[in-house]
Amino acid sequence: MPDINAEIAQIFENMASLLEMKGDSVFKIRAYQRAARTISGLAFSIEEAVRDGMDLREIPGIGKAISDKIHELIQTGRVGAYEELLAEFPDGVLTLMTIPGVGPKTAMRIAQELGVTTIEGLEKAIEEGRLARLPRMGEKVIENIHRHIHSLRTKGQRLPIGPVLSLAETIIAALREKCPHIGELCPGGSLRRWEETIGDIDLMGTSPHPEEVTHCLVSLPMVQEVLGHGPTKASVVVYPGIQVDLRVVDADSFGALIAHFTGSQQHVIQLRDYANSLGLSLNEYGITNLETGAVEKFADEASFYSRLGLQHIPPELRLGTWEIELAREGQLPRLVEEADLRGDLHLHSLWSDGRDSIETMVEAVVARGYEYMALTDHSSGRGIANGLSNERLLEQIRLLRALQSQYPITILCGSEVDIRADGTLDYPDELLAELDVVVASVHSAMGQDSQTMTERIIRAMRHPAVTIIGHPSTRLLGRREPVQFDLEALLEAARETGTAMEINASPERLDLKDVHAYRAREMGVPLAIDSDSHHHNNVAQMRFGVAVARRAWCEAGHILNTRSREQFLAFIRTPKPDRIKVFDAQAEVRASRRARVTPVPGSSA
DNA sequence: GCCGTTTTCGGCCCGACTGTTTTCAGTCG
Repeated sequence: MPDINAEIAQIFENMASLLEMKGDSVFKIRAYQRAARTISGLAFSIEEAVRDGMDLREIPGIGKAISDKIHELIQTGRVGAYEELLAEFPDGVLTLMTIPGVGPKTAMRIAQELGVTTIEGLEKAIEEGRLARLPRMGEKVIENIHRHIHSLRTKGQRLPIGPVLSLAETIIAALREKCPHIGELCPGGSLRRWEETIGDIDLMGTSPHPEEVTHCLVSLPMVQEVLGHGPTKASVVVYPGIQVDLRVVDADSFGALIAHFTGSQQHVIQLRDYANSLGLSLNEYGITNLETGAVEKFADEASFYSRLGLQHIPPELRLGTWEIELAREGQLPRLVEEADLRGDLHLHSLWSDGRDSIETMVEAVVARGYEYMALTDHSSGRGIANGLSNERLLEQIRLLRALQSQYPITILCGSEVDIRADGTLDYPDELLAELDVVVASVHSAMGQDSQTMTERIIRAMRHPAVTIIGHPSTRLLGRREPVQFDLEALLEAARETGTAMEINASPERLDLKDVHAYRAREMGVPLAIDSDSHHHNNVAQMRFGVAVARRAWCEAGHILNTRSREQFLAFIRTPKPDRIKVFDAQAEVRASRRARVTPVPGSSA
């Protein structure tokens, strides 16, 4: 989610909380919450959309009043109505609500009746016994609040998807081993939507003996704490402090269950609104006919959506924006899939900082069924990564040309070349001209200001040898912040020079990230999904990169390495300014802005 | 505050769980 969207969403979420404290209309409160959550799910920057002249009322849940407030925020940096509302309450009352289990009502009572508006103050009030004097504040409630204050301090934030997915897969394997009766068992929630960070693991399963499965979960050795344990549902905390929620139903309800627990809250609410308009009511067990009371069950998700007259909506798109509208019209894009990829353009070997020989890496790529690959060891400037000197690069090129005859795949000579601080490249031009594929990446001087960094990367794009900009933001999820740059300027330059932008599939990077890739797609910039493998096992990382592209509403046509070998060779053999024409001509799907501007029926386009 | 293939007024998603209650409010997803 773009930062400005997060800011806007937070303001509306806060307004909803404050209105709830005031006892305002629940429907007004819901409207603000709905707007906040829809904005959180948008893949594009609201600020940019406003600059482009978009009418925000095209966004479901945003009408005149909320649209006006967004314009006010963008123009003045403030929202008057929010500030007036804030002024009616003690400072800091909203911070109490960051404690799980403390909602608007509780926060208000604590602030009003105890004069406490900080978490530290609340902790003190608990220890001094003042909280216990409030009505409906029993021992258990207070104990819960106290525990959650403690866990706020010790528990981590959301974790990057890579390790969480591995953990989920480990848990699934362990459950399957212990419980032979399990039928379906898979992740739901943000994990199934491939969000880049995950708050907790939702698992959905089927079994003729559900209680057996929930029992297996709570008795796994990795479980640190059991939060709840019933016959069809269990919640536990596993190492390293991540919550796992498991729901198990009969096989014939699985479609409704997984549909219910995959979409964002906003998606699910919209789905139910829509179902109501058809005279139907949805829950996690099936679809109820409101007139007759008859319940239909669905063993799989496709038949569930189909019963509602909808295309099957890919999990990555279930964020409550336009996906239901488009599914109704049969207009959902056919998102890129792993099977569409024909090549991997960013791989390392033992020659630089990879862990496997060139042969092992080639074989791993061959096993993926690809038609071409580029070996891209580091350039000389990466001393720490054992970067290749000019001589070693020439030697590697000779070796690769010789190896070619032994493999059924086109092996392209490449390099991941450092973009130096001034935007020049790390090899002389005549050496770069020998290469088929150049991935140019920033690995140093990451603290440059936005203008310097933007000019630096654009200078690299203007080099005739540069094919792809590697991991453009250089971020490491949860460990290193992205560099500063002007995304619009970079994407314009990429389009103008015919340079591809990488979606680096390493789960540590996911770079470009989804919203940046979304904008790149809109602007017609070629995107390359690369594994950036340093080990033969890493070639399987592609699934993370494909997920980023899917979250960016990309179809195969938007992705450079879905091109056939012949098409890709035609692309790289065309001199750069004209490459973009080749890319466009090869695209089965022209870059479109449909995902953003598709109007709801009846409104003007 | 938003919204409309009955509607510009009169509706507005659904269920589980918890703890504190003698019938339900608050919170969560």
